[in-house]
Amino acid sequence: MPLRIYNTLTSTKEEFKPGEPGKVSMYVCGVTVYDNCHIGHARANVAFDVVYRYLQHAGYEVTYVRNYTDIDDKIINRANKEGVEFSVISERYIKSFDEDMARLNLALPTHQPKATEYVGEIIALVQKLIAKGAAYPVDGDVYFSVEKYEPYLKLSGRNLDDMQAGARVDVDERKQNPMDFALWKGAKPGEPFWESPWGKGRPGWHIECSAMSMKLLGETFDIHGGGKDLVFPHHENEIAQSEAASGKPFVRYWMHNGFVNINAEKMSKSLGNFFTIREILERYDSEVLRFFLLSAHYRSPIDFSDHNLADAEAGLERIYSSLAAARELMASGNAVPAGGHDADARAELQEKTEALQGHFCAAMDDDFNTALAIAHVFDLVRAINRVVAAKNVDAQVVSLLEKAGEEIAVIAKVLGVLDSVPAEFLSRMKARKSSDLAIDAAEIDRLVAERTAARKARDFKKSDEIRDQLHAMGIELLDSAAGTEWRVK
RNA sequence: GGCGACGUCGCCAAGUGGUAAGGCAAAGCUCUGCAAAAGCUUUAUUCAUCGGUUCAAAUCCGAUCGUCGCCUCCA
Repeated sequence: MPLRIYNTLTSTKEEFKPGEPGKVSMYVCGVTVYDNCHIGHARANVAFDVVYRYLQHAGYEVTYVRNYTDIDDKIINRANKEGVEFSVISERYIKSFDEDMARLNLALPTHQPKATEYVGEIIALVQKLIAKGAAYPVDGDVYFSVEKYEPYLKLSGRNLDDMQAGARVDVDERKQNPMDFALWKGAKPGEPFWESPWGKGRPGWHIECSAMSMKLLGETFDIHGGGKDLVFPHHENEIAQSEAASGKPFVRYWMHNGFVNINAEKMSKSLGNFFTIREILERYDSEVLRFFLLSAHYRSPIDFSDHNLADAEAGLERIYSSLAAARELMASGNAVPAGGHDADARAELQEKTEALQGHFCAAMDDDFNTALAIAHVFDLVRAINRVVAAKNVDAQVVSLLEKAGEEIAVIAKVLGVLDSVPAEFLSRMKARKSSDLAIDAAEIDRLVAERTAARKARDFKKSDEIRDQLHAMGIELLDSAAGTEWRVK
């Protein structure tokens, strides 16, 4: 089955055909580095990380470019507020972004260009647009003339007249059309600047992406991604600039991820209802966050809440518990003779294992349906659990469980979750949960030992009292043949 | 006002013409001194509402209600 991608340009799912067979060129709008990233940034970057990984998994040679916008009004404002150079701000938050992305297990893109490193290309592009009559300089600024690019607004499906009728922006009299946008901004006193044919200034917001993508990927490339909120004006303007300059189609497939919501409302800096990635990672494991983000389709809105994160955590634990139990059973050796009464479970496990990659690829081929892909993993988990529950170890069971584990590992590599050692993930969760307890581990161990002694003496009244006491503090006791373990509820 | 998206079990969430995936929660069972944990099993004749098209619709069309997004910086 061929890969199909939802293309914002046509509002339909289309079969994916790269410009050059076997190769994919892809550009994703990164962040403006003026503050720590929030969960919305995490979602966008995780979504396209999975696109990147899956394309590679599907056999493509992928060139993936993700930029840093490191010069911008917000960066300058913050620098002024702190009384430092703008580069101090941009470098600080580039580092912060890189750390966050690493914690979320993102693969490194092929190129991570910075706008400030492409000022030469940007100036050349602006000159080309002026030469073609698509742009005009005014008082040290340069504007793109939207009327000179006839298909303007083809991505967002609007028309210029309606836009202007509802425009909430102040009209700048120097613009030929109120919708014209800045390619180059003249520097005000005290602002950082680069020399240009129009005087001292800096790039406008949109032009950098055109300059960097065309330099690194060519004038036409395969995939351009970003959040839904970038459709207008950012991507619309990128198309206008790029196509007016090159005379060629800019991008084949436009992909846009949905928002992260808080109580059904968009999470954003301007609304102030956002959580940074760092804040969330203090409370949840990074793998849990990533798993949560992949549990919905990338174009759907996803509601961020403690409840939903806890659900995701429980789901991930279910998978890892199953994997850990399977490993434990395999490690226990072939001590238990085959009974044969679990033949159905074995057959099911074999069937699900063999079907997994096919199901996974079908889900991912359908516009990267990670939610469905994960559901298939859960299907296999149930089959594993059935076999493990039979506790009937022989060579066939070991081989089946090994194979199932290998198949999950292949998927884990694409999704960037489930690639921890099961026992390590589980103990990570335990450590995280026990870190904010009112009682320390040694004290718990002492009480557990006391209870074990009481149980041995068949003093169940006392042993139950200890259990209730620990329970009241949020500690759960797990009795088994091997002894008593505890964990945090 | 213009453009667009969405409304599927208590919660999360796939499914976009062929008769409702998966997870969480819940219930029953196994296990247990009893529990807990874990595992297994079960859980939507129905997809916001009302009409229409079709042999067949959650899926297509129309209307209504509700929620949200873009139109200003935003992933």
